[in-house]
Amino acid sequence: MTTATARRTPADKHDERRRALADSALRTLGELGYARASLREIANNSEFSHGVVHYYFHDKLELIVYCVRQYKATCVHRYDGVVDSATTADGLVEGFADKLVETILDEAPMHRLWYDLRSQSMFEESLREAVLQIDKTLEDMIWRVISTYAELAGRAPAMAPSVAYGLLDGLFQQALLGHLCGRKGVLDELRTQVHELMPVLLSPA
Amino acid sequence: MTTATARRTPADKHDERRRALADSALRTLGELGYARASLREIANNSEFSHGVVHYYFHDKLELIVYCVRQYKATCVHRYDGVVDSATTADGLVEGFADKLVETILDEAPMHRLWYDLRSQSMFEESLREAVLQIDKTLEDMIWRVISTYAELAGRAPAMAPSVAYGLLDGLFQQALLGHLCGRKGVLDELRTQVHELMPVLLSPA
DNA sequence: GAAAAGTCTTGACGGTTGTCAAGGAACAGG
DNA sequence: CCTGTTCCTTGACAACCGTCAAGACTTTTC
Repeated sequence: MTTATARRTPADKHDERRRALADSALRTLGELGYARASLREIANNSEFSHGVVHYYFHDKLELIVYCVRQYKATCVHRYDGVVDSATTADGLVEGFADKLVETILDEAPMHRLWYDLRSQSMFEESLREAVLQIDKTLEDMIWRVISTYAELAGRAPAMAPSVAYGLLDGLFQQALLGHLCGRKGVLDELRTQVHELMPVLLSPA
Repeated sequence: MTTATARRTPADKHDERRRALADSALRTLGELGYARASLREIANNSEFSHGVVHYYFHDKLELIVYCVRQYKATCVHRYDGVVDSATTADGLVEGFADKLVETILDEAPMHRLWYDLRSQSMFEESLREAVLQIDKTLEDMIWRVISTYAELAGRAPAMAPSVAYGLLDGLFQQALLGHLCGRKGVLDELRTQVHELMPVLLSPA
């Protein structure tokens, strides 16, 4: 009773609840951003009351970091399907670009939350460890695309993983902001930009 | 007396005071970020009291936007000297990369404030107009570098201004975050990254 | 079915925030 | 010197914040 030996609900329920709470929190965090999303507002948009947060999380910051970690864990394999099913270099670029556009359309609030948090980590040191860690997994995700793209094209990548990630992230961020500002055609632009950029990331050989 | 006809202090003093207040505000904004910089804290780190803000600015938001606009106005010509004095393509790249590194070293707080504000504009619609406008001037600034670089190299730019800006901004942001996290060598990496990237921005001709 | 453990709600606390009104200080013109 | 204008400080306001303790409700255990 004190420890855990039951079927599957000794402390798993605890984790399950944390996940559910984090899922609710992610919705309002994506809507309001890190600074303006209060624990009360987060709780209001969920099935819980505002006090329950401190039962499952020690801190507001622990909740936030848990939330973003959880989101990143689900989205870090977004392009795996594209990578695995691609048979030609051009086909991979096509699928990759389409997926980039699709995720801006479908999950813009989550992406702006990520950029919000990363910016905030430039001020708040306690966020940096989680941010750097997540950034690394995103870089790896991108590199999986780039390296198999290079393989399919029979060429070698011309840049380090972090550089490739930095370049694509810049374009992605620009497109996200444009999309949120209601600029028409910004997603199509992103698509063509990616098509132009990808060949440049490989050695000319 | 009602209108302005005196030497230079009818309403100029007003603007002068606004500028001074904004300068003070920029310091604490760069230190704490948009969300955590309260008007009281801003006033504490200045020669004024906290109530004076509403004498010169209608809103906290008006102050912030005024501040960032003022900063952007001074820094948008950062690379003009490099551009004007460059005689070779390689020399221009050298000076440009050095200047990028230098500004991260010297003005990291201002840069993170800018990225903070741009992220915030993804949530707060009232910030978007100013952010998009500043973004455009930065794009123009970068394009002045790229186009004279292309001229000196006797080649044509291979990408639209917004794309070139997006790519470089991605690298810059990455380097800024790394620098703030205390990562050694991240600025040297940025320098070499820029040296690698610049030729790619031009058509192979 | 009683007791114990776990789960969640409610309400309150100290503190901070943006905003603004009231009034003093500095300065102008007469 | 008086008076009106401009400039700035002080203090207060209502609202909101994160946090936590007290207790009610639910579930599990014996």
